[in-house]
Order: sequence, then structure tokens, then C-alpha cells
Amino acid sequence: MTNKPTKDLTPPAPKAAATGVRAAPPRRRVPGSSPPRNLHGHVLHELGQRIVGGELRPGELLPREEALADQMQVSRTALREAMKVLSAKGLVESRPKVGTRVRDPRFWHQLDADVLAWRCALMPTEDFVRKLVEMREVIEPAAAAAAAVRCSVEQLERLDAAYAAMAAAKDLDDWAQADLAFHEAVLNATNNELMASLFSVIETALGTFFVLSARTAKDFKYSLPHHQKVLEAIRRRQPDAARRAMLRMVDDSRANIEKRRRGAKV
Amino acid sequence: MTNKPTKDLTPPAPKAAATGVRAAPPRRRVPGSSPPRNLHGHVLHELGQRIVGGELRPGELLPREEALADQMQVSRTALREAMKVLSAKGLVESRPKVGTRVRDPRFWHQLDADVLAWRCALMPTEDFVRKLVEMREVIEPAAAAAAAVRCSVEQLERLDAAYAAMAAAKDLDDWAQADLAFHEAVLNATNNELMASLFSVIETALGTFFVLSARTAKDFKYSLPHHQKVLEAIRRRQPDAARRAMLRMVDDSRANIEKRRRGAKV
DNA sequence: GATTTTTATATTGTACTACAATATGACTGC
DNA sequence: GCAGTCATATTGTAGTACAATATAAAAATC
Repeated sequence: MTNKPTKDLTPPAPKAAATGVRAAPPRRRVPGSSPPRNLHGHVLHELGQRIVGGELRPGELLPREEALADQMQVSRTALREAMKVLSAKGLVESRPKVGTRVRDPRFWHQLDADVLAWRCALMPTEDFVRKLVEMREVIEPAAAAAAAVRCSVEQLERLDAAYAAMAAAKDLDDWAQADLAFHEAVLNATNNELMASLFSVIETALGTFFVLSARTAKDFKYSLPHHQKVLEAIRRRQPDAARRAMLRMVDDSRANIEKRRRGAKV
Repeated sequence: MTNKPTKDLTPPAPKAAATGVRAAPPRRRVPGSSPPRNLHGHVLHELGQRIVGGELRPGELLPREEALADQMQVSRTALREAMKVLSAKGLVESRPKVGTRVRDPRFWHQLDADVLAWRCALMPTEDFVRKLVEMREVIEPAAAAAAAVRCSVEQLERLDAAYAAMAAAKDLDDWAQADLAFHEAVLNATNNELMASLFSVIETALGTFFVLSARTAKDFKYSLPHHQKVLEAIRRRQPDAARRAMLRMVDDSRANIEKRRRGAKV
């Protein structure tokens, strides 16, 4: 577990110091987070993806700040601001004299939107998809039930609007956007901001599903009836019906994803 | 919604620049997070608590970095490192020329351990406790069921150890520590790190409960049988029994907290 | 020779300065 | 009245210097 200070950490950006613009790394477009326009944002993403992606392994000691800043072609100031954020997400730990170490995944803030997005930067593993689905099965039926009990008329209107947008969707992109809005509206309708903050997980799960099902883009509206049942149960203030309808939706989605996986073994 | 640059933001620390040590703010000891030893850690906590505690209101424009750094008696460098973390937690948003603004609570990362701890820095509201309990009702029964299906022998041993520590607890502190370990062990036993990351919520909920029940510290072991039922159900690989037992435990805990609240209206 | 104490040293932590980038708002011209 | 231009305030970035800290080597002591 010795350090390798000579390991290549240089980002793909081919010294674009003149323009100040850095070339985007050739990675998949991640759903949730918009590409950073700040320098420390770039550094943050770069290091975050390398750590979560496994390129930088847990326990590994990063080069010292000055060297790392040089390799990344940024100032130590910018690097440190990125490091503080990585540290806040539980990915690294810095101590004087000893250096900055990648922490064990046990300490990572797995529900953080960036961490989730970085996990999906590469094609997500079957195991990770399973875990995402499990989270959906736990969260969304409960949220639907709570929404049926407590949602306001404004929140119901937002649900209606999202459903209408899904019904009117002309392509997969439209559908994906409206679908996301629907599930976010359900979480918000619980009037529990802790529940609503779990949207990062749902968003990642749905985004992954959309990517996996992208090649068979036809029949993307197949789950519309499921959504309608959830909506109607919430409107009628029937928590149990809402829970069951949502659970059916998620289970159906899981079955669908497993079928696709078996079909076109990536 | 105009800015008030003269608003007092000076921390309680009475210019302890000579020693470098800052006086601890007279706030409640928060359960999860250890007091920061770094300067930007202090600044982070200070600003975080003020924002989450409502002293700095959403939409409000903070003083510019130089002025704020002066008021906090730290360098702009340290202040900015704290700001980046606050920004990563969704609490503030900085833009050139316009300044740093406190964001709407809708954007706060409510599941972040620090944000949760800051919400509990003041006495938590009844509403917040209700939301915490709702989260427990959703998360923990599902986790217990998943643990019954998938937990390993090592994980079961950790559960056993935590239960033994609870049974052997001599005072409320011992009990609280072991109780926390038990619930963490259940989450870990799901073998789903996303589920395990929800421990910050459980920790906050249990911590709040301990504080609320501190004055009636006798009979703190009353929930031991509940824990035993959960443990045995997991050991016997009975997910439904585990789910029901855990749900009973949480509901019992909720009833208990409501009774205390009605009794000693704070 | 083993153990404790001291010292050296490498790395992060903090402060300060200077300047670049950027978005707002006022000003100008039409 | 409206579009375009420019001044300006604030954050963003870079660089330097030094303080604090923890490891490891070295020295002193038993």
C-alpha cells in the first residue's frame, strides 16, 4: 500500500491554460449534475470520478497538494477548494504531514447526488442497479402513501401536470423529463423534506433505466397506466392503494430492466 | 429583500487571535459530528448553524467574502474553503459580482449529516421530530426485512454484539451507544450501501429521542424486547417477522415520544 | 540493548496580495 | 423608449510565505 508519486494523474485537458476552457473528459453524460464551469468544479469532478470509479483506490495516498495541483494545471488554492468538498462527501481525508488519503467506501456519502452521478459515469454494474431498485421499492411506495394522506391541492396540481406531460410526450426525452417530474412531485407531496431529498436516488435510478432501455426506445409509454393508478389513488386519498400501485410500478420496472439485461447481455 | 451589509455576523469568539483557539459557541452538543479542529471547520459550522437555524434567511445576501472573513477573524482563503462546502451542501450559492446568497431550503441536502446536526443544534421542533419518525418507519422495517434475507454471519455477529451491549448497559449513555450500534448493524446487514448511508437520519432521530427522554432516564431499557424480536427474526431469516418487529419498535418509540411531549410541554 | 526523549522534516493549514473573469446596473446613443 | 456599451463590485484563480502538525529518525538514558 505504498504511495506512487509518479502515477499519472494529469487530466486529459491538453494544457488549455490560454483560453481558460478545459476540454470535457470523454465520459458519459451524467444525468443529475450540470457540467461545472468553475475550475475547482472541474477538479472536483475529475477527482471524484477517479475515486468513485475505482481508479484511485481506497487507502491510497494522493500526491501532495503542490504536485497534484501542478499535474492538474491549477493552483493549489483551487485544488484545495475541491479537496474540501471531496472531504465533505467523505471520499478523502487530509491530515498534516501525512497527506490526503482515499477513504474506505463505507464512509462515502452514497446518497450524495454527485457521488451517485460519478458511480454512473461508467456503465453501472448489475449489482448497483439492483441496489437502486431496492431503494425505489422502499422509498416510493411509502412516499405515495404519505402523499395520499397529506398532499395539498397545489401539489396535486403539479402531479396532474406531470402526468399530462407524460401522456403528451412525443419522444423518449420528453417522457424521461416528465417521468422525473412526476416522481419528484410524489416525493414533494409527502411534505417531508427528508423524503424529498431522496430524489437524488430516484433520479439516478430512473436515469440509469432510461439509458439501459435507450436502444429499444419504442413503447416507452408502457408504464403510463401505472402512473395513472398512483395519481388517482393519491387524488382519492387512498394511501394503501397508492402504495400498492407504486410498488407495482417499480416491480414492473425492475422486471423490465432484468428482461432487457438478459436479452442483450452487455 | 435588500442586503444589510452592516448586520452583525461576528462569531461569539472574543478575538482569540493570539492563541489561535476559538471559544466554542454556546450551543447544544450535536450528536453526530465531532467538533472541528480546523479553522474552516469552525467557520463551516458557524455559518451552517446560522443558516439552518434560520438566523440567516433564504434569499439573503451574505456580506462579501473580504468583509465576512474580517468579521469572522479568518482569512479569505479559510472562509472560501468553508463556503465551497456550504455550497456543496446546497445551502448557499455564489456568483461573481452578485455575491453569495442563502438558497431556498428546498435545495438543502437535508440528508447530510451536518445539515441534520445543525437542525438539532436548537431544540428540534415537533414537526421535525414527526418527519424523522416517518423516515424511521419507512427505512428501518424495510432494512430489517432485507437484512433477514441477505445478512452474513459476520453481520449477524455484529448484531448479536450490539444487542449484548444493550442488555449489559449500565446507564443511558451506554444504552444510547449500543442502541445506535444495533441500528447501524441492521442497516449494514442489508448489504446495500445506499440503505446504510441513511444511518445519518436514524442517528439524528435516535439522538433526538435520547435528548427528549433524558429527564426521565429511568427504565431506559424498556425497548430491549423489541430489539430482541428483530434480532431473532433476522437470525431465523424471516423477513416479514423482522419487518413487523421493527415497525412495532419504531411505533412504540413514537408513542413514547408523544407521551413525553404531552406530559412536559416544553 | 531496549526504551524514552528529542529533533528533523515533510505535508497540510492559514494568511496575504494581486489580478482575472463575470454579471449587474448605469450610462450613452439612437 | 430601447438597445448597446461601459464602469464597477464581487467572486474566481494564482502565487508566495510561513505556521501547525504528525511522522520518523536520531539521540540520550536506563
